[in-house]
Amino acid sequence: MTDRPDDDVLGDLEPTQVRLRFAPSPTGLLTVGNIRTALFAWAFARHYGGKLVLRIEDTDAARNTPEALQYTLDSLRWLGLDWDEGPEVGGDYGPYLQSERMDIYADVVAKLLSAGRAYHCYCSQEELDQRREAARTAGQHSGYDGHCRNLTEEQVTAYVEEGRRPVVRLRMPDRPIVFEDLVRGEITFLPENLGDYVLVRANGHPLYPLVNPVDDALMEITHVLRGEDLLPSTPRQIALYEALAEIGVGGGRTPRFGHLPFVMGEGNKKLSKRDPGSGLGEYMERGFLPEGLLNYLALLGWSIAEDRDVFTMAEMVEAFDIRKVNANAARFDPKKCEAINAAHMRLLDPEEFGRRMIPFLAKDGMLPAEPSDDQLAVLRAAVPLVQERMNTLSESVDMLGFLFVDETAFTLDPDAAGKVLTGDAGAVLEASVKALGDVEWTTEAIEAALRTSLVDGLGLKPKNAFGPVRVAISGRRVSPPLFESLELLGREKSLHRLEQARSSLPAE
RNA sequence: GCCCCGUUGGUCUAGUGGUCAGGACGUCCGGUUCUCAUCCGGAAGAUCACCGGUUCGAAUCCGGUACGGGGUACCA
Repeated sequence: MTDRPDDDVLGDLEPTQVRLRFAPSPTGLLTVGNIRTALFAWAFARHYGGKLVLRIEDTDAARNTPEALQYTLDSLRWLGLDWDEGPEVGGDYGPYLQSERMDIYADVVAKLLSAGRAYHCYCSQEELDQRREAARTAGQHSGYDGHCRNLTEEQVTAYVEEGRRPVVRLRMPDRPIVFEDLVRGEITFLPENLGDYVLVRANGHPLYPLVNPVDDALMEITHVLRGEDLLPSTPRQIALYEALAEIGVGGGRTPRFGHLPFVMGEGNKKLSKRDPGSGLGEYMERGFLPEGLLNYLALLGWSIAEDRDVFTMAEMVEAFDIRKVNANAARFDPKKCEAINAAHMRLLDPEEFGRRMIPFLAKDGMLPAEPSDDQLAVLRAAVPLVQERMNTLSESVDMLGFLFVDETAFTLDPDAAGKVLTGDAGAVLEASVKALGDVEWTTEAIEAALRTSLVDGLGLKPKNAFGPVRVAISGRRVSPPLFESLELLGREKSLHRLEQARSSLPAE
């Protein structure tokens, strides 16, 4: 028992008893920061063979929409971060939408109140502000001063008659609260800095500091991984867990916490949903692979080994250890994110690589959503040509569009044409047409014919010889390997484009 | 103001008393080459925030300072 290496993480739990939750508020799109939190919670749960619960914190009705919820679920599915309990999958601890749990909160608050662990506070906003300001200038902490902790019947009656509507506050214990953070170690808060805080608004609306621990307790969550912004409120939540245990709500266990560092953007601020590059949608549209994005995000605060940074999610699950997570904030580096993604692109099975390009080519009208067998054959043949020269899937449009585009819609990039189709390009194209006219249409034969004609015949350097041909048939200065491209394009289209390009050149 | 967290090359990190402080991204140079990539080779880049202490010995332990971040709500 005592020699289990993970005792400081698991305590008396068996690994499979571990229950984590990811609790997004569906106010919009998932950000890379949210995703990193979800990833670590997921990896933690999967590592121990425990459960991951998805709970939706949608108590703020004004900011939540069904669409945003659906988008959140779809996003997690796309990423491959699956959950064992929650929306769309059910579970024994539901409902998993906080908006459907309001009666539960009301019931818990009533119990807290009657047990004396919470009390009504009738202070007005102005009174609070005034006293807070006074405490502050006196160099004291600025939390609630406990004014209404022990009101008499008469005082309460008086307040009620004044028409005051009370909030509900938790009675904080008068002792230090110490806990062992899974990523930061022991953290201590002194009681003088922990004022009684509000659980329920005067209008009856339950607040986050109430519903979050109540749900964690009821759902028997054993480990909480969340952003470091919640660290300062942790002692207050711990006090609530203890109160809940006392009144018999939930499993009676206070979860262990791990506060993850922020993912920072430019400058020194937390990457927010308003920052470009922060939203998952951008990465999906740009054609990042879920495994690539996740791999990069994992690197922000965690590492699998000293000399390794490309790995699969299966490997991450195997190796993940919350104790090895860094406590310091990390800056999101778009370049490295793309580089890690590119590494995963090259690791992909070619068949799979081809499949994943289809939606991107289809989006730009290069291919139908369900390509024909012929189109699939071309795509399959093109994969080896482009797999190692793409960083994201969306680049497939620029890279392969020329193979699929309708002949009438094919155009030359003006910049490429202007720079390459000049001078003796006309002669090069003319010679190319002649050389390819009746050659066997294979990569080898095409290359031989063009080398003989352009390099040997016209005495051009390969670079100058093939440049015009490349622009003529692909429309771009950068393309997959030329001879293979010609073969894939086919004799008819190739010759047609070469002639078109030649005739577009001004007469000498 | 008060409380909490953090600080290793430009960036992400390895590292828990003895290492030439390792790797990756990025950058630069070179090779391969039909473009672009890939791949291969090489280079530059770190007083381990600062000051003091403990120690034969400190990036690693202790204290302080500075700087950065977060919290301090009837937001989440």
